[in-house]
Amino acid sequence: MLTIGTLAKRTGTKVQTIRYYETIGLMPEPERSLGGQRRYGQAELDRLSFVRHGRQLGFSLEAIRELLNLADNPSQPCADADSIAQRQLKQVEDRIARLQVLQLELKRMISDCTHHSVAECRVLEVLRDHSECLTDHDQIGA
Amino acid sequence: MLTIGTLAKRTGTKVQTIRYYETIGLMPEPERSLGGQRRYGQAELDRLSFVRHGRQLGFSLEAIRELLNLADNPSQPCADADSIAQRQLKQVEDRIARLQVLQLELKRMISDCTHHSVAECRVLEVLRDHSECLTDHDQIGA
DNA sequence: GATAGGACCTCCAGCTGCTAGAGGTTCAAG
DNA sequence: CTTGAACCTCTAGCAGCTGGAGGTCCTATC
Repeated sequence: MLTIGTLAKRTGTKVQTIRYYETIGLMPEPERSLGGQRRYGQAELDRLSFVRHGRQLGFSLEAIRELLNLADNPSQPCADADSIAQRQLKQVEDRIARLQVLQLELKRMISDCTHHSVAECRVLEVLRDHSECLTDHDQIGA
Repeated sequence: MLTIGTLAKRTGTKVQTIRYYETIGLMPEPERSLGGQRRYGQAELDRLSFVRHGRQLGFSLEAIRELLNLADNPSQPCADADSIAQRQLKQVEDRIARLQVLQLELKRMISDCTHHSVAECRVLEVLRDHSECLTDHDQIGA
């Protein structure tokens, strides 16, 4: 029987986060000690590892919830799991593409900076003047 | 004199977002019409464009706040602006690197999937088994 | 058996960067 | 003068946690 602290250490999760996963129903309500403290077993350790690994791969908690449902019903076709992963891959690729544009623009900004005074600073100039924008990365966010 | 709606359209910002920027002190409190509606001028349009452009480049609102302060004091050396941009570039490059690892792992996951049943699905298997992890992308998040 | 102090408990607030809705007012065109 | 779009304030919510307050439990050592 593992305490929540041990579970946290083993999975690289914060204690609070585990309790948070419980409140949103991603982790089950575990057994309790006589004094009311949470006690976990192997199943919970596995489940939490799955969740954490999914998060590291950038899956949303909702996507992970779906994947956990699939994992709980192993006789179904795996096309669903596949399509969740595909969706995720596409998002990752989009993000990479957008970040690469930013990278280029930031580099250009920095290398052009004359290092004299703010008045002639390329960094601020580029931000001021939208027309110098390289491309159409017009969405903001993740 | 521009209404908030016009300002919103011109900068590709939502009206609510402009008001939000005002509450957090990123945009100034503008003049008002007799009836109490916000009226903006060129200065505010420029400032908001600066903010939006910064956001598109992935700067946090805090970083943008710093950059705006710099822009307001143009006689200072621009090293500060430069270092903010450098910091941003580094973050962008880190994110790209981590996303590329994920991309690889997701691709591997998907291509290995036998498409039979969930029981033999690589996608779920990979998530279950942390040891198959390629690398040390052990932080979560943007 | 007592005690110390670390780990646990619940509950609530806050973070970033918005976004949406309710319920009401103002503005400008016809 | 009416209509209806655009504006106003205020509040609450999203993801995905994180931190703190104030209190209880557990276990190792004396």
